[in-house]
Amino acid sequence: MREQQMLDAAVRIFGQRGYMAASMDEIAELAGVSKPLVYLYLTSKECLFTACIRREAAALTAAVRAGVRPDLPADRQLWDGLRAFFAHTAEHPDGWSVLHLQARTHGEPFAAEVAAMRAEIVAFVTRLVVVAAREAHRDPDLPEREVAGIAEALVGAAESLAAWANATPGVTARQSAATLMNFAWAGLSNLMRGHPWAPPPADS
Amino acid sequence: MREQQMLDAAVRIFGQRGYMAASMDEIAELAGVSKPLVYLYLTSKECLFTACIRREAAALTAAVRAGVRPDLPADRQLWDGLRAFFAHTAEHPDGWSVLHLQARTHGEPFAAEVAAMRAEIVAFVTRLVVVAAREAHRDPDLPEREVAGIAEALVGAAESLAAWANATPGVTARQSAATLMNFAWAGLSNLMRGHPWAPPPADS
Amino acid sequence: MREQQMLDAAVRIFGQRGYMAASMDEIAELAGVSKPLVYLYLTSKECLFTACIRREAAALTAAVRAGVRPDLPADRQLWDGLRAFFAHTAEHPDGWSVLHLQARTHGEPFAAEVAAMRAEIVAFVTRLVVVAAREAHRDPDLPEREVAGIAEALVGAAESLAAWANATPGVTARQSAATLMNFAWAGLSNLMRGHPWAPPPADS
Amino acid sequence: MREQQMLDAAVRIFGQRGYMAASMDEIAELAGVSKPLVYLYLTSKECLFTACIRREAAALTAAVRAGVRPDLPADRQLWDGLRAFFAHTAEHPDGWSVLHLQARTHGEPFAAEVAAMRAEIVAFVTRLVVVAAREAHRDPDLPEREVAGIAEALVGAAESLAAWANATPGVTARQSAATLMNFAWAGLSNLMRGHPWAPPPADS
DNA sequence: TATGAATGAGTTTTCATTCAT
DNA sequence: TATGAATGAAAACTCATTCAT
Repeated sequence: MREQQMLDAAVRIFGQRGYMAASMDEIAELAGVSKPLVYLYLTSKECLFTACIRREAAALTAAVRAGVRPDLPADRQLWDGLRAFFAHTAEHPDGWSVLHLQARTHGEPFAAEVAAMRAEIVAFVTRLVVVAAREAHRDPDLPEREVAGIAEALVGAAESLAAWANATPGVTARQSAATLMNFAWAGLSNLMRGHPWAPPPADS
Repeated sequence: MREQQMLDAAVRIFGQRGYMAASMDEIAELAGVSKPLVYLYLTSKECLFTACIRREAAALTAAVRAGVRPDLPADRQLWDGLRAFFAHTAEHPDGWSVLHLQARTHGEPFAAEVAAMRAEIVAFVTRLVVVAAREAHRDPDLPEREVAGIAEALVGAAESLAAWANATPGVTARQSAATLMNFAWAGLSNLMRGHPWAPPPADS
Repeated sequence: MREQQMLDAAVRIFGQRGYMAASMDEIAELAGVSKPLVYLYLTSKECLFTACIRREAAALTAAVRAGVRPDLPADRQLWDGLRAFFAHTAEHPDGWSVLHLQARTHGEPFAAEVAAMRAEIVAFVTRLVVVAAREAHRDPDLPEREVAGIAEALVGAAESLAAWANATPGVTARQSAATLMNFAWAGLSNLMRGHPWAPPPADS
Repeated sequence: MREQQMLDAAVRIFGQRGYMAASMDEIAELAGVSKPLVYLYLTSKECLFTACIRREAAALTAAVRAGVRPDLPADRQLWDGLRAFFAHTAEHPDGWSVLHLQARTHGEPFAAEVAAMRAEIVAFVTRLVVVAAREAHRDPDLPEREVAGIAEALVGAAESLAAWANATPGVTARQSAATLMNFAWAGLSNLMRGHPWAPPPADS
């Protein structure tokens, strides 16, 4: 459809130039249509950007979802999800730039949009952590906020690794995923087993 | 000095509006001076932004450095550094926005500036990981890229947690640091002990 | 066409205010269009000015060329050319100001543009002088630089007379041309006949 | 005196950059004084420019006057005056640029200033033409406007030659003067002898 | 007398956005 | 449905000019 061409062009331009530096002229030209048509379909620059964010967010979550089989064990689900995530971000650098950099850098309306997607992923990871605890025959007596923080950290680590892998030639999605699993899962399982890291007394 | 007022205002505006959306008019007004004066002291919007990045980067690394005592064990150093990091970013949200979001989103000259600071921090963490391995009586037979990836992930996790903590009321720097230590350090020590997470065979 | 309106306005403003003192605002207003439209058609102030210079130079040379019949004797050609020149500059004082004053006063790119036109005219006059010498059965044993200097002086005299005539009410193109022919042609023919003015000895 | 330094600097900057492109900052810096001092002595940019014009005009007329001895024959006076004129303009290119280009390009107040000087020179030349006619035992039955036009043309030719000589390396003041004398004087004397160039009938 | 510090007003230029067709 | 033509509003930057000392 005509609209998809426009979104393709917009994601490319937004991802490369940034939201503000991107010009509607350039987007229309790259899409091969006239500017008024872009406005007819997508109303305004803000709407167009929002549409880009939504589409790319949907594509990313779909890719991750498609990579995961919910009947497998939690660590395997995490491993599969991470590989799907790293593979997708590597294949769609402009889309990833829109989600990870541009959307968060230009004010509430956009940041909220991407925060929704992020929340979904964090929730998925949180569920995995809880399931893992159950699989380890341990009730998650970790306070909810602690689990949330952990999931947040894990997702943040994944996002950083994605950016790093995109910028470092020769790093594959598989390697990124393995690094993160190594780093994170072992820590998590330690946690599950009741060996948390003990902070020194508060006064220091 | 007058220049500091201007930088204060600029960090605030850049941090909230973003680099491109920030107008020199607004910055000058917030600083309580006239626009030409801003140009007299700071030459151009680019220079002003670069000066902001440098000042905030220096402040952040100084804060972390001041929080760490190099004669203590590696885990204690990491704990102290993280607390200092989370405390500083919580106290200077605009500065953190400039460094973490704005500087990375607006082209090489700025990204390079912040990449230098980040590299310094990643190197610090990498050193801690290696020292930790030594303290655990284990030679770091982890390949160099693996260590780099881990440090990258850890720093990324910290950055994400900082943003999350800034946006989630009631999360203290201490809690963020504890979450991350729990999450990361245990995983690391597992790794040190030679119990990496084993990925499933490649075909799957 | 719309572009012509803009050039008309630009020539008028540039001619009266000067290149630097002319503001794009004023030009757009006089042209009855919005400023962005001027930029759409003519790209920048420099381009606009260059376009003015080219158009006026072309118009002037065309007017002179149209006034001259190459099959007539040299003096008649000069006479006709001068009349055409004075008539055109009198009818287009702003265009003449752009060519004679503004373009030469504002840096190489513009000066070069008008120098090309001037060179064409000087070449035309030079050719007439040589032809006149041949018609007078005299080989032009005048050194080349001498001829060039004479042509230069003649063109300069014409330019000055044009400005003077523009500023002195009641002086017609015909009168200006006659004055210059009287002044110049007689001197030239004297020269041809081998009666140059003899400078006093060098020491004085 | 301090004021002379400032005028020196101003003439240089105005001559090279042009009136509008010249900045008071640059002038003050080149003069080695502070900007407020320039304003103290010379009131405003316009006044400063006017002062430059006046000084350079006075210097040029003084140089020409000093080169001429009123007791010599008219052609000798013209010859001497021209040599002085070409020598002075060659030695003071910035001053000449101010008078010949800048002052005439930036509106009435300045153009009037230089027109006064020019009128003085034209009057001097006109007087020479009249004297020459008398010396040739011929009453100047040339109409006054004709004589004025001739003087105007002669001065214009001189100005053009000066610019040309300044831009053409290797042309000396003496050569320029000789070229112009050859070109003009012979024509003039022809005129005196009652052999004007006869224009073709008006209808053509 | 001399100046460091400061600014109001104006410049060119760009861009999201909309009619008229 | 599609667009060529047009613009209102704003941004970065500069400069002649003036206080306060």
